[in-house]
Amino acid sequence: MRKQLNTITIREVAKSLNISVATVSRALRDTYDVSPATRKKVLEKVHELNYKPNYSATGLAQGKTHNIGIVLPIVTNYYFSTVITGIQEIAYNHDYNIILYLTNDSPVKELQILQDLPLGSFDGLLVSTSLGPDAAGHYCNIIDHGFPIVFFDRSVAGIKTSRVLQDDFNGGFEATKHLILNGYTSIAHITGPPELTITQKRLQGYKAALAKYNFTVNNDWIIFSGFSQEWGEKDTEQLILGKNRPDAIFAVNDRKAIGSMITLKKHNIRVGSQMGVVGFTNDPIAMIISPSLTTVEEPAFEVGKTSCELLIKHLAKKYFEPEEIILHGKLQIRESTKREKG
Amino acid sequence: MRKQLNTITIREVAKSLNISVATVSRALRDTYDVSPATRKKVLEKVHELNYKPNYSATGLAQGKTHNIGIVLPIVTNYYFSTVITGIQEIAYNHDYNIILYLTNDSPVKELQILQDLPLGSFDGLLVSTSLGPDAAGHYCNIIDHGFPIVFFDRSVAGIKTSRVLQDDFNGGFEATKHLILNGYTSIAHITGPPELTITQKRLQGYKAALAKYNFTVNNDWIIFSGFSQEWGEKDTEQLILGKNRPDAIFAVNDRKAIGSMITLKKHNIRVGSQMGVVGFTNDPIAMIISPSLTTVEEPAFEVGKTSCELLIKHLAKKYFEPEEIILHGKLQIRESTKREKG
DNA sequence: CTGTTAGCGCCTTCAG
DNA sequence: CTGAAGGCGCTAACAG
Repeated sequence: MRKQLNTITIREVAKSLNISVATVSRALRDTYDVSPATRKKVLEKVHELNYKPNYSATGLAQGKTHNIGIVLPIVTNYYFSTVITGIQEIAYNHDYNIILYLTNDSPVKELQILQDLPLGSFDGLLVSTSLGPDAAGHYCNIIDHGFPIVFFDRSVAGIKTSRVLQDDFNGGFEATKHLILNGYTSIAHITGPPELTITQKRLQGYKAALAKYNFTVNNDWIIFSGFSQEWGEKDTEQLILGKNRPDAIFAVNDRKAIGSMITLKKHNIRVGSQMGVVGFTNDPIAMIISPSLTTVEEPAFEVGKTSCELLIKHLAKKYFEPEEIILHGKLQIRESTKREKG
Repeated sequence: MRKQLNTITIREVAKSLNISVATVSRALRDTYDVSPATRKKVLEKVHELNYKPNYSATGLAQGKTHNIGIVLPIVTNYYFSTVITGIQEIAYNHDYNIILYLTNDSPVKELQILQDLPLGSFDGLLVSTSLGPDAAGHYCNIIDHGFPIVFFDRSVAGIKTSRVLQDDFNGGFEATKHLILNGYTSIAHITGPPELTITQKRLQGYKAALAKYNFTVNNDWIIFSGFSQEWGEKDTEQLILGKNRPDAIFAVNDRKAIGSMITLKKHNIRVGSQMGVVGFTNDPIAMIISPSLTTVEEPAFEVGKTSCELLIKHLAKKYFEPEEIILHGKLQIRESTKREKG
């Protein structure tokens, strides 16, 4: 029952102006008719008293919490932290608070969070999922109640809702094509869990590029695992110890690509000349690491901004028409895919 | 006026059990006397109906919002994103929501955020500041009203409040001492804005180590600027183009140290043998970059957990007794401070 | 254009 | 141990 002394309410403002709280309330929003004179008085007084609205109260009164929940795997990487920065910027400018829930890339944790989520405390949700399509129902329940969700980056397939995605198919295609055109002939793909859309799309792009240039798909060269650097290391270990060693690796993201490079170095396999490596994200580390990493850029900041804008747009209406927005990135060509020593 | 159909309230629960809402409310918290039988009934019904409390309502009723505000410079680096992960974990386990405000490391933006902050919407604040001591007043106002703030990492000096810090002095001391013991004789320090405590403490450690080993402080070798990699590059440029080039650089953080290394490489100065480099943080990139970076570890995750725990402890009481907690990290010795070619 | 009134969902005295 | 009633700060009809 802590009470801030700082508890200037609308009533204080009204009293000191000898008007009703309703008038103050109206003056503060510009939805109703208030005389310009009183509005001016109110605004000045509000400023003078340093009045701040109590979101719990407005939330109760108008069923609008000013809160946007964000459910995402982790924040400790370039991609997601940049997305959040984009989200935060838009949210802040629109007087929304963003509330973070981290699933730690664990489906179990994500389900638990969804289960516990006090939906009444949010106006909408921004989510990047770790769940496969079999878990679609959990999100459907929420959406069917008219609660707006915008998925970003990693979405659940088969749900009628809004999404902001990268062009994963095309990214996978371009990455693989680039390797082929640079003369690599046996290209492996180390990727994420098979049930995720993002995994599937990038894989499809990879396969499409192989097909286009008349390479056959070798399933031993496609490894599904997790998204972390450690998995990148393990997957690469498996590839180079296998009987049929590829000469290039397309990793589903930069973290795994970095893991690859670390393992390759450990085995004295020269990145680029002996083994091409391509990542996905364009994490700044791609430029710092040596050799520098060729990678498909992802417009992380834009993804954040766009998804938040879309959600806020939905929030303004009673019912929302799902939209799907696909943002494009460009292949950044660097040293890790140079066959000749530069 | 969007209303979730999912609007199971305490009243629904009460009605379907033929008891009063007051009883349900009491059963849900264990503060009042309720018969074990009714409590059990209530809990079961709550589960069955999937009732979730409305934080706006509880917030209004008990002046407790379940929200913790976090004000910090950026999230797009290892340190802060890891701190947030720590904070989130504790907050989640205690049913607190965390709400992010990013200052972008800009004092102007931070002041604006503080100014606009709807304090009534938070139970407490976790902050890592970009402001110098002259801005202490802004935080004092808040704290004097009994509003609990815990500073982490970067605190404002001269305020009576809680802090969770790293041992910056000692870190600076150990880093510099390590360089000296490895035979470097002219050690520069590239650091942050001079008005920040974190800058001052690390600088003091640096100076103390120099003094202890009878080196004189050369002010040309101390450069104050920003915390980013770009500043690291610029500062290093300035150092190596100066008339009196040092043979080692202690950077206030890893990002600047990386910037240093990039500039050194560009100028064909060998990191380690020709120029020692030490960072501060132990960003994972320190192990990935080549040569690997010697750095003072910061217990980022612990800092996050500890500050959140401390804040929640404060929240439980009516008045809080400020506490200062200092966490320790260890120097991680790697290649960037090896004089001889390894 | 402005005041009065009721109520959002929940908590907390106060009776019983 | 439980129910009734008032109120947290604000908004939204409804009068006037």
